[in-house]
Amino acid sequence: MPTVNETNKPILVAFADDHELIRVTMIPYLETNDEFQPVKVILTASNGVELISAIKSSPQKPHVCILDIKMPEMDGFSTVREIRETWPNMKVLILTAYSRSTFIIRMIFAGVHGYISKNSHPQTIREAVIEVQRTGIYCNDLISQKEIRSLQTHKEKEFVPKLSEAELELLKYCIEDRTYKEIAVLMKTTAKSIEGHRNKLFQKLGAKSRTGLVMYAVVNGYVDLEDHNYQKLFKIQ
Amino acid sequence: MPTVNETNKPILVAFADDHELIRVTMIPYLETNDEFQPVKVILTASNGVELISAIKSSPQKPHVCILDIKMPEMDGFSTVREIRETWPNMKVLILTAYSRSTFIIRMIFAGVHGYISKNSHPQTIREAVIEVQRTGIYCNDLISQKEIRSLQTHKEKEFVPKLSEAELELLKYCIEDRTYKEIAVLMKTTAKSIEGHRNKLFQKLGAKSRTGLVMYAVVNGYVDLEDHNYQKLFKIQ
DNA sequence: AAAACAAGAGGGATTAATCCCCTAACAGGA
DNA sequence: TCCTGTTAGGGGATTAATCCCTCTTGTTTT
Repeated sequence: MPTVNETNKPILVAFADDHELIRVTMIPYLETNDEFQPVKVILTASNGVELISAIKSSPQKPHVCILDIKMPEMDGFSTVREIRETWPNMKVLILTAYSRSTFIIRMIFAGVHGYISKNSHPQTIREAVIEVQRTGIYCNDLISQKEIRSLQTHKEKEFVPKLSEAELELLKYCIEDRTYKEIAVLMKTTAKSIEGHRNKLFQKLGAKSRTGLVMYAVVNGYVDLEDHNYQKLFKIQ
Repeated sequence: MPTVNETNKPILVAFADDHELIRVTMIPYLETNDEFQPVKVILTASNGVELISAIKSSPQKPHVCILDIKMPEMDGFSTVREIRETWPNMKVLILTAYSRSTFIIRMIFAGVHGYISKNSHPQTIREAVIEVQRTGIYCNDLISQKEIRSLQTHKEKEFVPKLSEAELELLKYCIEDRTYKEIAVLMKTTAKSIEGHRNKLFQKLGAKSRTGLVMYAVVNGYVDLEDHNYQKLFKIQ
């Protein structure tokens, strides 16, 4: 299955991360030549959408993509899916600060070949690139083969509830300091319908109260804590 | 006021970040010798507590400390305060992925000399080190001199509400999917007292409902989204 | 075509959350 | 000492949140 590279031909890497600091400083470590297997970074991008269009317009296709999970557009998940569908032989490595099991599981279902923490030595990432290109998978303490096998016998929706459009919209409104009556107006519907969707969310997400919904939304990346207007809670300026 | 280093004597830097990737890859960029002013990283640590004990046991003291904001113990804030009190001439630069104004403001009040986003080029951080050692302050789009001056005419508590022990404890329980009655049992008090503290929190934080309290706790780093047991919301395993 | 299912909405009941007013204890300042 | 403020509570009222049951109207399954 995996496209094995001939030794001494470089593994071509594409690298997406929203922090320029990481993008720039990582390259020399990935391209270190202390082994017989060279690695070359042929393109970088600051998010998944950029990465995909860069790959599309590049005559040279990368063998391995390294990407971060950028919140909250879930770029990571949809980017992985798109890469796996468009270029089935391309390998995908996730390099991120998030170690939440929910993200790891969703990434496995999206089809990644490895998941690495930013709390690793840069050399480890280089090794992961080589390993994933050689064997088609990179395992570590975050993703072990056992876990992957146990996940493959299940369906994604057992782990990752599929939310309807209305449920998703309500979930996003739930984090705002408003009553359901107010949210109903914003969603152009009645408080009773909101109740229905909320009950469905309770059931699907295993929450008992609105607090549970809010924390679900936050923990699973439906909220961008960096640019959300919750900063208005401070009366700055 | 600032201790100016003689040219060609290296600026000594201590560097704390919870990701090994950043620690390792940054060093060569900080130590680049493309200018007349050399910079030398004399110690690194993975969090603020480690950093301070490393400085204490080091015969050579750094001129500049670079640190991340590690959540949720607020290490960043207390680390900065401790450094500023123990070594008043030492400069402190924050290097972080968080650009929330609440964090920036709290860091200014804690006494930092500069605040840099991880979405900067590594060369910028080297420049910031040199600038902060030369002038005592590093300004950019996140911290401008105008903002600092406007902040200096105010008191911290106008921006950053001071919470009592009970209020802080309640705030942390608020993010859990429990009723106030249950929280009262956990806090070994009555539901009526909880009500009192909650009302005080509403007033201090400008929230209208528990949802507002939950979001305040999340946005301001009272919750560690990485290791909190809110992952139990998934029925994994 | 019948059955099962999902989304949207209402009625009515119960519990939790929020609000307002009030007291006692206690600490710190003028 | 008196005043003031804070903390921890209680009583009782109101509104919001949650629950349970029903009833459409489509859609999907069988």
